[in-house]
Amino acid sequence: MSDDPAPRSTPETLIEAALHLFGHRGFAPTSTREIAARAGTNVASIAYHFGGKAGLRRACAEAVAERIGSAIGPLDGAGALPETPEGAQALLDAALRRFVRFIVADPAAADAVAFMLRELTDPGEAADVIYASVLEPRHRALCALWGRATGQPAESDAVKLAVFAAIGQAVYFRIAQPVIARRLDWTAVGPDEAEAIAGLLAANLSAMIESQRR
Amino acid sequence: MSDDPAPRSTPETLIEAALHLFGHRGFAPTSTREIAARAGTNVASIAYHFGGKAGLRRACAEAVAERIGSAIGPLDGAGALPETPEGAQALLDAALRRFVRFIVADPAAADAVAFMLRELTDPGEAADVIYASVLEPRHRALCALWGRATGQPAESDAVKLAVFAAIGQAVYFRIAQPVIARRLDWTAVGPDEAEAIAGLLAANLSAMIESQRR
DNA sequence: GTCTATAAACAGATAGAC
DNA sequence: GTCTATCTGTTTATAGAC
Repeated sequence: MSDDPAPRSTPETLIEAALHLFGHRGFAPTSTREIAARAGTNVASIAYHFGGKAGLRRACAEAVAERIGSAIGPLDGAGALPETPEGAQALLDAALRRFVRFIVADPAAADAVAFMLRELTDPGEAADVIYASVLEPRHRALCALWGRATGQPAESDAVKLAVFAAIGQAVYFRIAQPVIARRLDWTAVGPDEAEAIAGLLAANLSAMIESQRR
Repeated sequence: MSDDPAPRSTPETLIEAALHLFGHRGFAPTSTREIAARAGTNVASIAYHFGGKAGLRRACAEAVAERIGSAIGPLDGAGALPETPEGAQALLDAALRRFVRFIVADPAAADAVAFMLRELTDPGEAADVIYASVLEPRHRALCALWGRATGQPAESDAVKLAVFAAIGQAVYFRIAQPVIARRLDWTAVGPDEAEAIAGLLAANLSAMIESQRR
């Protein structure tokens, strides 16, 4: 039963190593030799399993899409939209808090988050995969909740932008983490710091929703 | 009088070209040959004027710090802090609207903004220059205004985070512009779109401030 | 100061043994 | 499926003519 603690296959190990290096340093400046070394294998295995460096990037994007999707949780209110504005607002609040904890401080997801943000910055094939399979459906679900919470049409530009603004706050705390930590004299961003951020953004969320209810 | 429309020096032309390419594609994947070609000069001039590719990056960071600083405008309320919360809030509102227009749609500043955001993502020497000379002083001034507007201590963690959250919304609309444009069916983000974003973020700002006034 | 030509190191991809 | 050794192209930096 306790046979294999971590006997992962070479492709999996390569994706893990590439995710870390691509996310941490970027795609172009990371060499296939570094990736192979980190994965404990040889350079040629990249071409063998993924067809080349670009193929490995694609595989990383797919792995990230899957991982992020399951980490954020199922699509909120996809099936059953709450009937009351208060119910919708409560779901939005929970989703935001979960998202903040995940994106700013989850160590297990750090590599995946870094990779995703880097890919979304300069759009390419990998960004398309992540957008279509994760971002777009989640954003649509959040718009439905937001529309219900504020009484606006779910697919209006105003609602779409408002949801992006709410998400953007959280994403920014990840992207600008070095700057923010420096300004706040934080040595690291752990659970306590994540909770402070989540509390603030949740308060902002309810303030934004309430101001749009008139 | 109308002697020289644009007879800029070779170093200036090189910085201009590098700013565009570094900002648009990133530092590592941009070759010195591309930069020289875009600047209409030769590869060796980069080593001659800046000591190498890394030196050119430093020079870009300094140029960006100067440009962004003057584009955002003078430090708001650095000298005279408004006496009333309403006065401080009005200054914050104006600063945010100016910042949004600048960061999401100003074509003249597009290269500088792209370069800055890219450098801030992975902190290095260039990021330090930009942080110390532009970001930190502006953020401090905004915290003073925020503290006055909400009645909280200006240098408290809560105020610092709140200001970052407000800025973060705007920055996100720039970083995630491809994603957002795709979701909203925008072909480009021009003045009209910038105004829609600025209006939303300004509304969010006042909602956030008011919710913190209790 | 500006250029061409070249050097030295590096990249990704591949051939072929095992 | 995994490895070493090598091929081919490209990178930055530099030497030296003008």
